Amino acid sequence: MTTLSGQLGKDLQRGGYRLTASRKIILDIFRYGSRPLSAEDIYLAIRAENKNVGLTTIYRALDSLVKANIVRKFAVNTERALYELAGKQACEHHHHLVCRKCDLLIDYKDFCEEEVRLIKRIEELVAKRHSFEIHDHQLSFVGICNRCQKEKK
Amino acid sequence: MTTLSGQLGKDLQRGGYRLTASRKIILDIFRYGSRPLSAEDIYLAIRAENKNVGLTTIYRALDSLVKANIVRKFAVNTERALYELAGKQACEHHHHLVCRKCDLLIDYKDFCEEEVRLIKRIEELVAKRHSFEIHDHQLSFVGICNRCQKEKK
DNA sequence: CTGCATGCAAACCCTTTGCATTGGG
DNA sequence: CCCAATGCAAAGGGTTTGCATGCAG
Repeated sequence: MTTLSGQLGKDLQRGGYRLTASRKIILDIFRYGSRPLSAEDIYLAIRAENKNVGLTTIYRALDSLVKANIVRKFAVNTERALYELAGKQACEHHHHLVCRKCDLLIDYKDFCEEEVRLIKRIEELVAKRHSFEIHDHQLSFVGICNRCQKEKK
Repeated sequence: MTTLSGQLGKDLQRGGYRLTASRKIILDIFRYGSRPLSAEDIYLAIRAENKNVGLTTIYRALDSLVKANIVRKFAVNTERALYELAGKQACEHHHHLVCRKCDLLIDYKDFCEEEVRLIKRIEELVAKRHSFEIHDHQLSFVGICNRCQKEKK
Protein backbone atom coordinates (compact mmCIF):
# COMPACT_ATOMS: atom_id res chain seq x y z
CA MET A 1 0.00 0.00 0.00
CA THR A 2 1.31 3.36 -1.01
CA THR A 3 1.36 5.86 1.77
CA LEU A 4 -0.23 8.93 0.32
CA SER A 5 0.83 10.84 3.37
CA GLY A 6 4.53 10.49 2.57
CA GLN A 7 5.73 14.05 2.22
CA LEU A 8 3.28 15.40 4.73
CA GLY A 9 4.48 12.83 7.21
CA LYS A 10 8.01 14.11 6.85
CA ASP A 11 6.81 17.66 7.35
CA LEU A 12 5.11 16.53 10.50
CA GLN A 13 8.22 14.85 11.88
CA ARG A 14 10.31 17.86 11.02
CA GLY A 15 8.06 19.70 13.43
CA GLY A 16 9.03 17.29 16.19
CA TYR A 17 5.77 15.35 16.05
CA ARG A 18 5.57 11.60 15.77
CA LEU A 19 4.19 9.94 12.70
CA THR A 20 1.83 7.39 14.18
CA ALA A 21 -0.68 5.08 12.54
CA SER A 22 -3.58 7.37 13.45
CA ARG A 23 -1.90 10.38 12.00
CA LYS A 24 -1.08 8.58 8.77
CA ILE A 25 -4.72 7.72 8.36
CA ILE A 26 -5.77 11.28 9.03
CA LEU A 27 -3.26 12.68 6.57
CA ASP A 28 -4.45 10.26 3.92
CA ILE A 29 -8.00 11.42 4.41
CA PHE A 30 -6.94 14.98 3.79
CA ARG A 31 -5.11 13.91 0.66
CA TYR A 32 -8.10 12.09 -0.76
CA GLY A 33 -10.67 14.82 -0.56
CA SER A 34 -9.68 18.42 -0.45
CA ARG A 35 -12.83 19.92 0.92
CA PRO A 36 -12.88 21.29 4.46
CA LEU A 37 -13.43 18.62 7.10
CA SER A 38 -14.60 18.84 10.67
CA ALA A 39 -13.16 16.60 13.34
CA GLU A 40 -16.30 14.53 13.17
CA ASP A 41 -16.11 14.25 9.38
CA ILE A 42 -12.70 12.72 9.83
CA TYR A 43 -13.92 10.46 12.59
CA LEU A 44 -16.72 9.12 10.41
CA ALA A 45 -14.50 8.77 7.36
CA ILE A 46 -12.14 6.62 9.38
CA ARG A 47 -14.91 4.43 10.68
CA ALA A 48 -16.17 4.05 7.13
CA GLU A 49 -12.88 2.36 6.35
CA ASN A 50 -13.44 -0.01 9.25
CA LYS A 51 -10.62 1.56 11.14
CA ASN A 52 -10.93 3.25 14.46
CA VAL A 53 -9.41 6.39 15.91
CA GLY A 54 -10.94 8.15 18.87
CA LEU A 55 -12.34 11.63 18.49
CA THR A 56 -9.95 12.88 21.15
CA THR A 57 -7.00 11.60 19.19
CA ILE A 58 -8.29 13.31 16.09
CA TYR A 59 -8.54 16.62 17.89
CA ARG A 60 -5.04 16.24 19.24
CA ALA A 61 -3.66 15.19 15.89
CA LEU A 62 -5.32 18.13 14.17
CA ASP A 63 -3.77 20.38 16.73
CA SER A 64 -0.32 19.08 15.90
CA LEU A 65 -0.99 19.36 12.18
CA VAL A 66 -2.02 22.96 12.60
CA LYS A 67 1.09 23.72 14.63
CA ALA A 68 3.23 22.01 12.01
CA ASN A 69 1.58 24.23 9.40
CA ILE A 70 0.26 21.29 7.42
CA VAL A 71 -3.36 22.01 8.07
CA ARG A 72 -5.30 25.23 8.39
CA LYS A 73 -8.07 25.58 10.93
CA PHE A 74 -10.89 27.99 10.29
CA ALA A 75 -14.49 28.74 11.09
CA VAL A 76 -17.41 29.66 8.93
CA ASN A 77 -19.82 29.84 11.82
CA THR A 78 -19.29 28.81 15.43
CA GLU A 79 -20.87 25.43 15.11
CA ARG A 80 -17.74 23.50 14.49
CA ALA A 81 -14.17 24.09 13.40
CA LEU A 82 -13.09 23.09 9.90
CA TYR A 83 -9.71 21.93 8.73
CA GLU A 84 -8.09 21.74 5.34
CA LEU A 85 -4.61 21.26 3.93
CA ALA A 86 -2.67 24.48 4.17
CA GLY A 87 -0.09 26.27 2.04
CA LYS A 88 1.67 24.53 -0.77
CA GLN A 89 0.19 21.14 -0.07
CA ALA A 90 -3.30 22.42 -0.76
CA CYS A 91 -3.85 21.91 -4.47
CA GLU A 92 -4.67 25.58 -4.66
CA HIS A 93 -5.87 28.23 -2.36
CA HIS A 94 -9.58 28.69 -2.49
CA HIS A 95 -12.42 30.74 -1.13
CA HIS A 96 -15.77 29.86 0.30
CA LEU A 97 -19.41 30.30 -0.46
CA VAL A 98 -21.74 29.65 2.44
CA CYS A 99 -25.48 29.23 2.29
CA ARG A 100 -27.30 30.90 5.13
CA LYS A 101 -30.25 28.59 4.98
CA CYS A 102 -28.88 25.11 4.53
CA ASP A 103 -25.25 25.71 5.52
CA LEU A 104 -24.05 24.34 2.23
CA LEU A 105 -20.37 25.10 1.89
CA ILE A 106 -18.88 25.37 -1.56
CA ASP A 107 -15.26 26.07 -2.03
CA TYR A 108 -14.34 27.56 -5.30
CA LYS A 109 -10.95 28.19 -6.74
CA ASP A 110 -12.01 29.22 -10.17
CA PHE A 111 -11.47 32.82 -9.29
CA CYS A 112 -10.16 35.10 -11.91
CA GLU A 113 -6.70 36.63 -11.96
CA GLU A 114 -8.33 39.84 -10.97
CA GLU A 115 -9.41 38.41 -7.66
CA VAL A 116 -5.95 37.12 -6.88
CA ARG A 117 -4.34 40.40 -7.81
CA LEU A 118 -6.77 42.35 -5.68
CA ILE A 119 -6.21 40.25 -2.60
CA LYS A 120 -2.45 40.39 -3.00
CA ARG A 121 -2.62 44.12 -3.23
CA ILE A 122 -4.84 44.56 -0.23
CA GLU A 123 -2.60 42.20 1.66
CA GLU A 124 0.44 44.35 1.03
CA LEU A 125 -1.26 47.57 1.98
CA VAL A 126 -2.75 46.15 5.11
CA ALA A 127 0.47 44.45 6.17
CA LYS A 128 2.36 47.69 5.87
CA ARG A 129 -0.16 49.90 7.55
CA HIS A 130 -0.74 47.63 10.51
CA SER A 131 2.76 46.17 10.77
CA PHE A 132 1.22 42.78 10.40
CA GLU A 133 3.06 39.78 9.04
CA ILE A 134 0.38 38.21 6.91
CA HIS A 135 0.45 34.48 6.34
CA ASP A 136 -2.89 33.71 4.93
CA HIS A 137 -6.36 34.98 4.30
CA GLN A 138 -9.91 33.80 4.21
CA LEU A 139 -12.59 35.14 1.98
CA SER A 140 -16.15 33.91 2.27
CA PHE A 141 -19.30 35.07 0.66
CA VAL A 142 -22.49 34.46 2.57
CA GLY A 143 -25.86 34.18 0.93
CA ILE A 144 -28.45 31.78 -0.42
CA CYS A 145 -27.52 28.85 -2.61
CA ASN A 146 -29.22 28.02 -5.84
CA ARG A 147 -31.31 25.26 -4.33
CA CYS A 148 -32.62 27.26 -1.39
CA GLN A 149 -33.52 30.11 -3.72
CA LYS A 150 -35.86 27.77 -5.54
CA GLU A 151 -37.37 26.36 -2.37
CA LYS A 152 -38.21 29.84 -1.18
CA LYS A 153 -41.15 30.14 -3.51
CA MET B 1 -31.48 61.09 28.24
CA THR B 2 -31.09 60.81 24.54
CA THR B 3 -31.77 57.37 23.26
CA LEU B 4 -28.91 56.58 20.99
CA SER B 5 -30.73 53.54 19.79
CA GLY B 6 -33.51 55.59 18.17
CA GLN B 7 -33.36 54.63 14.50
CA LEU B 8 -32.18 51.13 15.23
CA GLY B 9 -35.09 50.67 17.59
CA LYS B 10 -37.49 51.54 14.82
CA ASP B 11 -35.78 49.10 12.49
CA LEU B 12 -36.20 46.46 15.15
CA GLN B 13 -39.89 47.16 15.59
CA ARG B 14 -40.41 47.17 11.87
CA GLY B 15 -39.25 43.57 12.01
CA GLY B 16 -42.02 42.72 14.44
CA TYR B 17 -39.77 42.67 17.47
CA ARG B 18 -40.45 44.58 20.65
CA LEU B 19 -38.26 47.39 21.79
CA THR B 20 -37.73 46.56 25.43
CA ALA B 21 -35.48 48.12 28.02
CA SER B 22 -32.89 45.37 27.63
CA ARG B 23 -32.76 45.79 23.91
CA LYS B 24 -32.36 49.52 24.15
CA ILE B 25 -29.36 49.03 26.38
CA ILE B 26 -27.85 46.50 24.02
CA LEU B 27 -28.37 48.72 21.02
CA ASP B 28 -26.75 51.62 22.82
CA ILE B 29 -23.72 49.51 23.56
CA PHE B 30 -23.34 48.73 19.90
CA ARG B 31 -23.64 52.39 19.07
CA TYR B 32 -20.96 53.45 21.51
CA GLY B 33 -18.18 51.14 20.42
CA SER B 34 -18.07 49.77 16.94
CA ARG B 35 -15.73 46.89 17.48
CA PRO B 36 -17.03 43.32 17.36
CA LEU B 37 -18.56 42.19 20.65
CA SER B 38 -19.26 38.76 22.02
CA ALA B 39 -22.37 38.06 24.06
CA GLU B 40 -20.24 38.12 27.17
CA ASP B 41 -18.63 41.44 26.23
CA ILE B 42 -22.09 42.90 26.14
CA TYR B 43 -23.03 41.25 29.39
CA LEU B 44 -20.02 42.72 31.14
CA ALA B 45 -20.50 46.13 29.56
CA ILE B 46 -24.01 46.24 30.92
CA ARG B 47 -22.93 45.23 34.40
CA ALA B 48 -20.25 47.91 34.23
CA GLU B 49 -23.08 50.41 33.98
CA ASN B 50 -24.66 48.91 37.07
CA LYS B 51 -27.51 47.57 35.05
CA ASN B 52 -28.40 43.96 34.70
CA VAL B 53 -29.53 41.84 31.79
CA GLY B 54 -29.22 38.07 31.83
CA LEU B 55 -26.91 36.35 29.40
CA THR B 56 -29.82 34.37 28.02
CA THR B 57 -31.66 37.55 27.23
CA ILE B 58 -28.63 38.91 25.47
CA TYR B 59 -28.39 35.83 23.29
CA ARG B 60 -32.06 36.04 22.45
CA ALA B 61 -31.87 39.75 21.75
CA LEU B 62 -28.85 39.28 19.51
CA ASP B 63 -30.77 36.65 17.66
CA SER B 64 -33.58 39.06 16.98
CA LEU B 65 -31.16 41.78 15.96
CA VAL B 66 -29.54 39.44 13.49
CA LYS B 67 -32.90 38.43 12.07
CA ALA B 68 -33.88 42.09 11.80
CA ASN B 69 -30.63 42.66 9.90
CA ILE B 70 -29.39 45.21 12.38
CA VAL B 71 -26.49 43.16 13.57
CA ARG B 72 -24.19 40.75 11.79
CA LYS B 73 -22.98 37.59 13.48
CA PHE B 74 -19.68 36.09 12.50
CA ALA B 75 -16.84 33.94 13.68
CA VAL B 76 -13.11 34.37 13.53
CA ASN B 77 -12.38 31.15 15.29
CA THR B 78 -14.83 28.82 16.98
CA GLU B 79 -14.30 30.11 20.46
CA ARG B 80 -17.22 32.45 20.59
CA ALA B 81 -19.50 34.24 18.20
CA LEU B 82 -18.98 37.94 17.53
CA TYR B 83 -21.56 40.54 16.67
CA GLU B 84 -21.32 43.96 15.10
CA LEU B 85 -23.66 46.48 13.55
CA ALA B 86 -24.54 45.45 10.04
CA GLY B 87 -25.25 47.19 6.78
CA LYS B 88 -25.85 50.91 6.62
CA GLN B 89 -25.80 51.39 10.34
CA ALA B 90 -22.24 50.20 10.56
CA CYS B 91 -20.08 53.24 9.88
CA GLU B 92 -18.56 51.22 7.10
CA HIS B 93 -18.12 47.62 6.33
CA HIS B 94 -14.75 46.45 7.46
CA HIS B 95 -12.41 43.51 7.36
CA HIS B 96 -10.40 41.70 9.95
CA LEU B 97 -6.81 41.06 10.87
CA VAL B 98 -6.24 38.16 13.22
CA CYS B 99 -3.05 37.33 15.05
CA ARG B 100 -2.25 33.65 15.14
CA LYS B 101 -0.31 33.86 18.33
CA CYS B 102 -2.24 36.11 20.66
CA ASP B 103 -5.63 36.13 18.92
CA LEU B 104 -5.60 39.89 18.69
CA LEU B 105 -8.41 41.01 16.44
CA ILE B 106 -8.11 44.26 14.58
CA ASP B 107 -10.78 45.50 12.31
CA TYR B 108 -9.73 47.93 9.71
CA LYS B 109 -11.70 49.92 7.23
CA ASP B 110 -8.94 52.15 5.92
CA PHE B 111 -9.01 50.76 2.41
CA CYS B 112 -12.61 50.00 2.35
CA GLU B 113 -13.74 52.03 -0.61
CA GLU B 114 -11.29 50.50 -2.96
CA GLU B 115 -11.63 47.08 -1.49
CA VAL B 116 -15.36 47.15 -1.49
CA ARG B 117 -15.53 48.21 -5.10
CA LEU B 118 -13.31 45.38 -6.20
CA ILE B 119 -14.94 42.86 -3.94
CA LYS B 120 -18.33 43.87 -5.26
CA ARG B 121 -17.07 43.00 -8.71
CA ILE B 122 -15.84 39.62 -7.59
CA GLU B 123 -19.12 39.12 -5.83
CA GLU B 124 -20.99 39.57 -9.07
CA LEU B 125 -18.79 37.16 -10.94
CA VAL B 126 -19.00 34.53 -8.27
CA ALA B 127 -22.73 34.96 -7.85
CA LYS B 128 -23.30 34.42 -11.52
CA ARG B 129 -20.97 31.51 -11.85
CA HIS B 130 -22.39 29.61 -8.90
CA SER B 131 -25.99 30.82 -9.05
CA PHE B 132 -25.60 32.17 -5.55
CA GLU B 133 -27.54 35.07 -4.12
CA ILE B 134 -24.84 36.84 -2.17
CA HIS B 135 -25.75 38.92 0.86
CA ASP B 136 -22.51 39.57 2.57
CA HIS B 137 -18.86 38.67 2.76
CA GLN B 138 -16.08 38.29 5.23
CA LEU B 139 -12.44 38.90 4.57
CA SER B 140 -9.83 38.17 7.18
CA PHE B 141 -6.10 38.15 7.01
CA VAL B 142 -4.34 35.81 9.37
CA GLY B 143 -0.78 36.34 10.52
CA ILE B 144 1.38 37.68 13.30
CA CYS B 145 0.74 41.05 14.87
CA ASN B 146 3.39 43.65 15.40
CA ARG B 147 3.81 42.89 19.06
CA CYS B 148 4.15 39.13 18.67
CA GLN B 149 6.71 39.64 15.91
CA LYS B 150 8.89 41.45 18.39
CA GLU B 151 8.42 38.89 21.12
CA LYS B 152 9.54 36.15 18.78
CA LYS B 153 13.18 37.13 19.08
C1' DC C 1 14.00 3.21 27.34
C1' DT C 2 11.84 7.91 27.35
C1' DG C 3 8.43 10.79 26.45
C1' DC C 4 4.87 11.77 23.20
C1' DA C 5 0.47 9.55 21.58
C1' DT C 6 -3.88 7.28 22.64
C1' DG C 7 -8.54 6.09 24.72
C1' DC C 8 -12.06 6.76 27.87
C1' DA C 9 -14.72 9.37 30.84
C1' DA C 10 -15.37 13.51 32.87
C1' DA C 11 -14.86 18.37 32.66
C1' DC C 12 -15.49 22.71 30.11
C1' DC C 13 -17.30 26.52 27.63
C1' DC C 14 -20.43 28.76 24.88
C1' DT C 15 -25.04 28.64 23.53
C1' DT C 16 -29.85 27.02 23.54
C1' DT C 17 -34.19 25.38 25.67
C1' DG C 18 -38.10 24.65 29.09
C1' DC C 19 -41.06 26.83 32.06
C1' DA C 20 -43.25 30.09 34.80
C1' DT C 21 -43.52 35.16 35.07
C1' DT C 22 -43.38 39.96 33.34
C1' DG C 23 -44.51 43.63 30.45
C1' DG C 24 -44.77 45.97 25.59
C1' DG C 25 -47.95 47.52 22.08
C1' DC D 1 -55.32 41.65 26.74
C1' DC D 2 -52.21 38.74 24.16
C1' DC D 3 -48.07 37.24 22.82
C1' DA D 4 -43.27 38.30 22.83
C1' DA D 5 -39.54 38.98 26.21
C1' DT D 6 -37.18 37.70 30.46
C1' DG D 7 -34.69 34.96 34.14
C1' DC D 8 -33.17 30.87 36.05
C1' DA D 9 -31.73 26.37 35.88
C1' DA D 10 -30.85 22.62 33.17
C1' DA D 11 -29.70 20.55 28.79
C1' DG D 12 -26.89 20.44 24.55
C1' DG D 13 -22.97 20.12 21.39
C1' DG D 14 -18.36 20.72 20.23
C1' DT D 15 -13.84 20.58 22.24
C1' DT D 16 -10.42 19.87 25.96
C1' DT D 17 -8.30 17.59 29.96
C1' DG D 18 -6.81 14.01 33.51
C1' DC D 19 -4.98 9.74 33.95
C1' DA D 20 -3.31 5.22 33.03
C1' DT D 21 -1.52 2.61 29.14
C1' DG D 22 0.70 1.99 24.54
C1' DC D 23 4.19 2.76 21.18
C1' DA D 24 7.47 5.66 18.00
C1' DG D 25 12.05 7.01 17.79
